[in-house]
Amino acid sequence: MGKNQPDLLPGTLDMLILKTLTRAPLHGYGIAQSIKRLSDDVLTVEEGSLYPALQRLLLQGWVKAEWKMTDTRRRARYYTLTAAGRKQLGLELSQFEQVIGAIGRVLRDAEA
Amino acid sequence: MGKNQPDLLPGTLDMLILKTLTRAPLHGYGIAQSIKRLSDDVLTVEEGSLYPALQRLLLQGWVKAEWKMTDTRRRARYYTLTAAGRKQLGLELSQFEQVIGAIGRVLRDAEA
DNA sequence: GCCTATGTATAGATAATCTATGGGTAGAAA
DNA sequence: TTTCTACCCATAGATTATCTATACATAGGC
Repeated sequence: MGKNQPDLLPGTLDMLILKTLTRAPLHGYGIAQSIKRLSDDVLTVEEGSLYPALQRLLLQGWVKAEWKMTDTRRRARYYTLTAAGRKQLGLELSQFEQVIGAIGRVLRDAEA
Repeated sequence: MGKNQPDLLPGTLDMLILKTLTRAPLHGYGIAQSIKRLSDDVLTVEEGSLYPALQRLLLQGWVKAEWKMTDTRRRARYYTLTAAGRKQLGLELSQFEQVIGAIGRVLRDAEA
């Protein structure tokens, strides 16, 4: 069978993760749950997308990680947004809005 | 140097092409120009993205192609939207809006 | 003891895009 | 008549980002 529909829009995952971390530090699983819940189950972040993305963000210095215990008494890696990450988020947000606006103009057939 | 910024949002190209063809049949070059102009130069469709995309659309039966002469007296391949293509466009539009809405909710941090 | 939810992580496949390149014509300018 | 620019099509290969599938591990409820 297969779903034949992507779980999210390619190119938006890093932005979504960074945004999610502006509220509070979260572990990977929590980030995925948060995005899923806030999007009313429209966006699903698979593990195979999430953890590589978090590695990318760590490497870029946009988040930092720390092992802690969850309130359910399990080891988990908590990610925190860095200053550079906050700046990057701002950049990605403005680029995203610009592109979405441009797509909207094409879809609405705005004539010069 | 290099630009370090994508020319468009991955996953949206087919939709943009189909939408562009709802106005009138166009050749590849014309499609690219149209998208560029309507988006105020924000979206740029490279040939290496455009022609493979048109091949995909042909294979799916969403467009059909015909060689004609342009008003500048050159051979060009004109693409026309098929009924199936129109249906597909509707599908992609609604999915796109759903995903964009979901992303918007996450970015605005809508709490349940 | 088993099941479910919680948690991290990687390997490999897949898909879509970009870069780079090749070919070719019309018309204007030099 | 050569050269330049705009017009036109197309593909190979690299790159990037995502998904699928898998592996491992623990807490708590049944």
